[in-house]
Amino acid sequence: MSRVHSAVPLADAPDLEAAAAVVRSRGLRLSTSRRLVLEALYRAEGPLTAEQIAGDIDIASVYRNLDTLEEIGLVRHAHLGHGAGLYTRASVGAREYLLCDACGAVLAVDPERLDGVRELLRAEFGYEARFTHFPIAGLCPECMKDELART
Amino acid sequence: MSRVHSAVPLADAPDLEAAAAVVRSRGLRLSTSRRLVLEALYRAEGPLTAEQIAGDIDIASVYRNLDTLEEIGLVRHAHLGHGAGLYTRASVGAREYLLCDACGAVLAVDPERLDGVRELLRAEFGYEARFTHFPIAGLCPECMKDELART
DNA sequence: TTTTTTGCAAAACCTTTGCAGTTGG
DNA sequence: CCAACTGCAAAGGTTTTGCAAAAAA
Repeated sequence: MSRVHSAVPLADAPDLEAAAAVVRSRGLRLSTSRRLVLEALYRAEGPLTAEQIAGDIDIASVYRNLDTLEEIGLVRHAHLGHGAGLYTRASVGAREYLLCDACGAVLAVDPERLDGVRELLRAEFGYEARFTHFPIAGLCPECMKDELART
Repeated sequence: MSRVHSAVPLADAPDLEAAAAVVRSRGLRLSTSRRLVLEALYRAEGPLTAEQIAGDIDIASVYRNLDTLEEIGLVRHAHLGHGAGLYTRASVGAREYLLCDACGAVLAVDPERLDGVRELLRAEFGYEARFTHFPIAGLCPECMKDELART
């Protein structure tokens, strides 16, 4: 079981080639399935589940590869809601998430926009909050309205 | 699958008797296992997993009872970290949680102490944040220090 | 060749569900 | 009596693990 926090320095790999180079520079092999996992992540618009990444590759290999790739700073993952984890290439840049408990909508935001919140939490509790792995949960504006209307 | 948010009004049941009364007032039966689940929750210092509550009762009945009891406002649950859900009697009052991703420590705080954070999030995103069900994730002060020391 | 990585199968883990039988009111 | 509730057993969904075979370097 890997640590939740990426104390892992982000590997700078803007494209597939660069990612492949990082893999090899770590003494790891660029196996077929490793390459396919990377290809899926670099092709994707948004975050993917292990299952979506899998294709013909065995799901166990996918998980093992995602773990490895996360350890070397090429991949990140988040848990939004109750379902499967979601994976992205690290080079898209960090995002933090707000999840609506009622409708499931996910808002991905630039970490800067949560610096105020982070500062408040640091001052009050000494905690350094990160919403990259687990989201901020709550009600989105629409569901908030519905909630109020139902009263 | 129940909604994540307790739109459920809290039943005021400071002790077991009161809880039993609430159960009956809803036309539900106070079966042996229902009573044992309530006893476990009213005896407990902190939150419990379904397994901890179970004892001799079948785990399926425990989950079914926890669901029912949550629906009538006697129970709450939260998901802290990756493991099993944690259940408490609702009458202990709402708590919000901060979880340390590194050491797993959980800080349970009075909701008031997060009102500033909530306000900021409401202003910036229109989200009404609640950390009762899913915690604020991050690094606790100690692990933050360790993190910095390792550099 | 040697070490890493794979596929397969199985298991772990948490939770839910179907069903026939029991029990509370 | 009869609806509510139970235990049991099985399954669901996600992730991990053991192991012998395959493949990368």
